[in-house]
Amino acid sequence: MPPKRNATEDLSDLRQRSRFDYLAKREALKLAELQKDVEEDERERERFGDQLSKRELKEMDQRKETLRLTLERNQIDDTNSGFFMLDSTLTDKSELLNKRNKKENYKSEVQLWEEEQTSKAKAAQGQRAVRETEDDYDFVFDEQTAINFVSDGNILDPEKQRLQQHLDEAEKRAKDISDVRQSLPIHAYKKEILEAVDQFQTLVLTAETGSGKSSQIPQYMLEYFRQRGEHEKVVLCTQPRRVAAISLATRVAEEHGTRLGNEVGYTIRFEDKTTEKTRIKYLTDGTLLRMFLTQPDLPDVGCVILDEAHERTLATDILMGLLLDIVKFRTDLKIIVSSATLDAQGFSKYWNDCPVLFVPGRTYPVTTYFASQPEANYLSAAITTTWQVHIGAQDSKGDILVFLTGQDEIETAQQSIEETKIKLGNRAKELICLPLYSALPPDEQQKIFVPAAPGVRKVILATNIAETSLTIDGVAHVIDTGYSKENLYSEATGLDSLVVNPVSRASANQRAGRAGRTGPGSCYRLYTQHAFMNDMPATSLPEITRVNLCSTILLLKSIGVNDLLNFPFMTPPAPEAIASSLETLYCLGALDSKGAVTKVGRSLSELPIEPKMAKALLVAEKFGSLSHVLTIISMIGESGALFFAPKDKKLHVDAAKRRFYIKGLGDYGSYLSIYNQWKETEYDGMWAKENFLQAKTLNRVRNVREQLEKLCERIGLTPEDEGEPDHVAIKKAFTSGYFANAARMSRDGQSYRTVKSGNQTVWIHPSSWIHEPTERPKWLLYSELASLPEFMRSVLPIEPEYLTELAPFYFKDSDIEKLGTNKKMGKGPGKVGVDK
DNA sequence: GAGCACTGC
Repeated sequence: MPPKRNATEDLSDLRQRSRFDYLAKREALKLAELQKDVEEDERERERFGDQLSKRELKEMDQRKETLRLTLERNQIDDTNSGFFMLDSTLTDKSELLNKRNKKENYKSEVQLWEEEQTSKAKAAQGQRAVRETEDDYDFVFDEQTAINFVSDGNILDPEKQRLQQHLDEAEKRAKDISDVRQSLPIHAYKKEILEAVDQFQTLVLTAETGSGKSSQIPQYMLEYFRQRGEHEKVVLCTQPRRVAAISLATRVAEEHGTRLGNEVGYTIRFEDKTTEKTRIKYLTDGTLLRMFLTQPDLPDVGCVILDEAHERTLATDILMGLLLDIVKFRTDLKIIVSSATLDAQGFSKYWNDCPVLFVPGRTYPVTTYFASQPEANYLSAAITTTWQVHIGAQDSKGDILVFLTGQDEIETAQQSIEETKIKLGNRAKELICLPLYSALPPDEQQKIFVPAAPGVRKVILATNIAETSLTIDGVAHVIDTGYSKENLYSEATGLDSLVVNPVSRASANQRAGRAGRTGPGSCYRLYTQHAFMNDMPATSLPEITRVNLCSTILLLKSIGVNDLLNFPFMTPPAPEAIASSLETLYCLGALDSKGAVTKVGRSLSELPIEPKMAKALLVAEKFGSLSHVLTIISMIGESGALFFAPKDKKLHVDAAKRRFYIKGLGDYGSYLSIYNQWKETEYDGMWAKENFLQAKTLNRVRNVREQLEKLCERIGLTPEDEGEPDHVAIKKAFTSGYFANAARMSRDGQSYRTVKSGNQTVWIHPSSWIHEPTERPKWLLYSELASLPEFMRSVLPIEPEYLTELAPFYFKDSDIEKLGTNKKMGKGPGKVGVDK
């Protein structure tokens, strides 16, 4: 027996091993996974035997047979070489070698990759292993497996043990489910809730976190309908986020003892796990909104639960307005609005003073501390507090979660903490500092879930992603700076700006609550109690007041809501915002002069993208460039997270970016070239990594593109055979959608002036491919304008004639001429006119 | 020549 070593040693050892070991290990893990699958198959067969289809049974048998053969072959290999290695491993190995030998910095890349696998290994512990099929080199194993492997090279036995343990846990869980369900705080209120539901059509339910409302209420409602003999009624439960819909559906299906997709299912953008048998359906709010296009009266639906309504997402707000109308004639339809306590009265008032039910939650107490005086610099205050908590609470366990506003701040804070750590040396206990924001690649994000070694404390520096989207267990201390970045859209200028703003009291409480998930905790607020009560709003502005409403208005009009001014918005958007959206839709040809939806508008509303993008697609087909424009549009949407650029890799990233430059189409051309090259490598994750592109983003682009292509076909657009992109056709297609986003170079050759939109001075964003002075075109279109300063992102050079040709409602020849000749550049800020 | 929080169809 080799001497027992600790995890850190083993992992560093692991890092240094050759890739051959990894390949062997990967084989072993494939095998282990197969074994696990087969065991799961068997359990599934036992539990759901009668519900399984023939195809599923056949697949299960196939897996079982593959496992048997593999085990047999392993035995032979094992006796010959003392090490199991399959034929496929050898092929993989030579492939990998060929691939790697082409690369210059061959060694460092392998190391990089190995390090990443190690971190993944750590991350996979306690998490269900997810496997990316696109990435051939991607595999997941847990720390336990890794350690055992390094210690004695024997993977099968510990793996078997782990499987057995897994199995035992599952069995125990099944036994516990009914106990757990009954121990949830909400169970005590079941009778009251059902009585209220019976008596009233709508109900506001305020339940604190940990009460079990999202998983239990739909089940109670199903029981309610069953007792009344209404077996066909469906219960819908909306969620603002996809992950929530998936995990809730999975859990409830398990509680219910059915397979996911049978009685309990979920629907999200790219996935529909429901059948005609489904009675409890979790879906994202946006999905339900889109459903109104095809079935506006919600047939078969017995109850709609609007979960997390206090978040006031755009989709939930619109849904409330639509449902408020439906309940008038569908008197059998029950509505349950679930919200945080703070907003309950507002919701009740909106729903005609309906009753409010309160259910307490089950979280641990969190002690909150306020700053005694205002902090001038919240960033340095956050760092100081982190150290105070770490050193002051030496003996107490629990990680620290710090809320900051953005990537930049997080990187600065991380650097400072690392430096102080070195200075302090042994005088403080060990601390690991982990960043967390959404642009961080997924495997980096996973690191935050790895429990720290005994005696080591984790400090997680996070944006507000940790407020609702990601839950980290083991956090006992929250440090709240009281700020976050918010997107503000101004109708007047058409500018989006991302500004640092104080968070609302509701968010602050949500942040504090993150300290009390696994035990009592504390929250250190870096602002005074006075500021909390007086300077911070109770809740943040609902999304509907902050965004461009074009697609929402087109959707409403397509559903048949014509009178927008009398639509029962819980918070009405500014009339100017509605007016300017109507104007844009009219210019796009989506609405006629009476404000009715045109044939074009109907097509545009079918596509889940901004109307101006959809218009570009429509026109692109006429010019025979649909498939290229499809690619570009899918890329624009995700362009923000294409490259992953940590500060120290900046030069490499820039070099990689330059390789994708195509003359003539600006950034759009590079998007095409990136996507097409990735496609040529058969969507290879390794290729993406070599070019500093994020595989996650590219996969999303591919998903979006595929969905859009299908929808295009549904509305009668056929993509052409892909050939070389026709530059003129592409430019014209985009001009007909993005005409309002045109800009012309100023005399200085540096800045630009927007043609309409208030005629402001704008610049090409430095991250653009045509930012270099020599590459700058005279005229261009931008797809996004950010302030301050006003940078145009994603730009496309065009010819000025296209504007008058393709948007005659919007531009007169004189507009263009004026800009071309007059030094003073038009009329200055003013009304964006529509020519009559 | 500078930097983007977070969702969703």
